[in-house]
Amino acid sequence: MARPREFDSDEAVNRAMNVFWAKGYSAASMDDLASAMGLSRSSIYATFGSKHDLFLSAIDRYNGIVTRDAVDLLTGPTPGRDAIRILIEELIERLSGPAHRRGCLVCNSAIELAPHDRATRERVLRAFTLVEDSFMAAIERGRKAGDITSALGDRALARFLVSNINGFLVLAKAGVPAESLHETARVVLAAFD
Amino acid sequence: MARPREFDSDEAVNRAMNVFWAKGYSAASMDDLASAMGLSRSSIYATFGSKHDLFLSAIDRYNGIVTRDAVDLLTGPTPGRDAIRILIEELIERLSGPAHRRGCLVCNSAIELAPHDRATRERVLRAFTLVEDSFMAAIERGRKAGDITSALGDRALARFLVSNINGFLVLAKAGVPAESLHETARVVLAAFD
DNA sequence: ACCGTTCGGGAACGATCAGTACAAAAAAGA
DNA sequence: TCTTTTTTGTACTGATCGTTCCCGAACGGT
Repeated sequence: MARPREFDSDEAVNRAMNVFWAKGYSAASMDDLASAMGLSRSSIYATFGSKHDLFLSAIDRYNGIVTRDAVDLLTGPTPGRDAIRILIEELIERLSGPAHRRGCLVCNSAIELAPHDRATRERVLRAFTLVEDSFMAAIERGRKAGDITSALGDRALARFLVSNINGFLVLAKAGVPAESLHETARVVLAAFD
Repeated sequence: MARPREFDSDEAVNRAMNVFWAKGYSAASMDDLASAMGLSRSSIYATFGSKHDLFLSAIDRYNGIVTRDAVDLLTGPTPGRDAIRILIEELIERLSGPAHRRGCLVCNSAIELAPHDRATRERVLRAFTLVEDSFMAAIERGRKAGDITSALGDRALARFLVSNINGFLVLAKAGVPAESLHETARVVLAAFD
């Protein structure tokens, strides 16, 4: 055997993920990525393949961390309706926080790449479906506990929530203030009465 | 006097608008724009300034044509609730049509440019506000006619609709089928009962 | 200590980017 | 027809893009 790798591959993907998240795919140059990852170009290409491959790894990582957090909350022990409300409110707060204007890597990629890039589109759709199913789980929990009484179907409500979350992400990126989004969130939650 | 311009400036902006709409700002090269507009680079720069200036002209044109269509429907004679329903359903159909996957230039720009480009952000916010106000007009018409009875505030409902439209645009770009969006639209419209 | 192998930094690749300089071409007024 | 003014196409600029190559450095096994 020979010289072992000097850097942590997982940590490198995390850093690449943050660059793509903040700048988008096209606007993130290999220079940006290399300096953020603390690696030279050759190490990146040897380890991850191409820029596009690295991007796909970054999306997978995002789904494993950020999307996963949402799934955990929605499928966890928190009462269904509370879980949905907390998720939305924390999302809005995060969008107004210090790392604001990054939005969501999945949503950003849906707009920038999904129409022209199949691999990205599949990952985006998978993330949407995963979140939709998690909303379903929370809604069903809420039904059983009696705090969700809407006459609308569970699947329709879950898809409705996914749509609204993406709406929030777009509006926040354009600079719509958090209070306005919270006001909209109240309308969204009213659909569950 | 001297040699007159050989091309129609308005038509040239329309063509540039379609390029930016389909490909986004970064991915649209001056070569793409020049060939779509049927002009040489020098004519473009002499007439419109820079690529960025041309993009702003394209957004303004978009707001004058596409956004304007929505505003006209919402503020016109069509009963309030019908206008809202028709707008959403036609949007979904258009997103599934032949020029699908382009989405909406304003929404696309909100994601790609708004966070880093003030001039774009202002135009995006202006468009959102304009549509929001048009929804307000339609909601008030619906209130008077009695076909909108929701206990929620008019402003909140209008913002809720803007959010959902953007959600639809993101989902459609990712390839979510029209039937799924129609199902979600029914949930959205249920908020007005 | 030496060999075999892998890694990593930097220089360089060709291609493409937005933008510009310039001169030929064309039209309006004389 | 000649002058003047503007347009337009082409060639070019320097910079930056993603990617590759190469070589010295670093390490594991013997």
